[in-house]
Amino acid sequence: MSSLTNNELDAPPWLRVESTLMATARLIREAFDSRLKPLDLNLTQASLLAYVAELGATTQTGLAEKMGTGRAAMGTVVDGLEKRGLIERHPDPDDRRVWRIDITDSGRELAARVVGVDEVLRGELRHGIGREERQALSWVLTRLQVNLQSAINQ
Amino acid sequence: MSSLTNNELDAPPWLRVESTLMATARLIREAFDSRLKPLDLNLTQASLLAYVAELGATTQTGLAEKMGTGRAAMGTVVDGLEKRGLIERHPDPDDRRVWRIDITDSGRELAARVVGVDEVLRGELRHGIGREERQALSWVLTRLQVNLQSAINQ
DNA sequence: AGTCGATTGTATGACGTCGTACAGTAAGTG
DNA sequence: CACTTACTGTACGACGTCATACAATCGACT
Repeated sequence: MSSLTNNELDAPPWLRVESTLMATARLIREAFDSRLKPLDLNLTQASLLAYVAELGATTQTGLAEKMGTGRAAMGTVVDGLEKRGLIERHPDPDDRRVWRIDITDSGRELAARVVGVDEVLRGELRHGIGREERQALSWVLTRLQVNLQSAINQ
Repeated sequence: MSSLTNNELDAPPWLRVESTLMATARLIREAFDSRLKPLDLNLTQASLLAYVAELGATTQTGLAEKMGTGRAAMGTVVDGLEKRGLIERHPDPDDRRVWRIDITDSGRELAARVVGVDEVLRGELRHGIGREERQALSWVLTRLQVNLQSAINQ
């Protein structure tokens, strides 16, 4: 409680919780990037690799929607991982527009290490935060997303 | 576009809360940007303007630290707002390295409208989220930031 | 068959931010 | 005083993401 009021004191009245949230998001990206650096991956690439490892062959648009990014950006990320031989583009027999993104053996191996890094880091991030607090966080965030969506669509 | 919210359901086990948080941060930026568009400002510029309006003359480094961005990026934002006559750079009599960023009359006028937009939007964002839930969110975020920091410094 | 709207992936240009390096200045130390 | 260290703001290049426009393709409808 005291750290909250601390935050409340020196922050201006606008953008208070929201700016805290965005700062936290920045730190998340920074922390994951630093831990993934030994694997020569950033958070976006690692997420993509993990998604492909889990879901199997998928289209780029599907991946983009899952990860909340645009199709164009997704294309460049796929390019990079494909050049490194971690994933492959296979033509879809039923739809000649799309590529089916699939993981290679070396990609699968790297994905396993990504999962390891992820588990370790998320364990550290849980320090001092109880299970119900994490659930509450998740609930509020989801609710906030709903409100944000309706604020945007209008 | 409509559903980043069923993220929770079909998301793989990695990056779950974290990716929700980052998606929320993206939406926050998107929502504020869309509401600020009539003022021809984005969230970064509006925050800077509001900070300057509240805190008075400050150095760019101080602003950068408050807003969690780098000094170089801050310089370009200041450039833009200065060109539009919303803020001014005054030399500091005691330190010839620094600029004291101060707000102009038209800047103050625009800052007031920014505050209005902010209040309206944040009111909408509170729908269905109680006060203690917001406080809990803030607390968990702050705690998370601490963990993230120590994860990064190491 | 043919046509039209919708969708996929890509190319392109733009934007915002970052990291690094740098010159100018300040503050502390001998 | 000289010298060193620390700090401020800027210039520059790089990266990641976005929006738009586009060709290729699909699906539905006539």
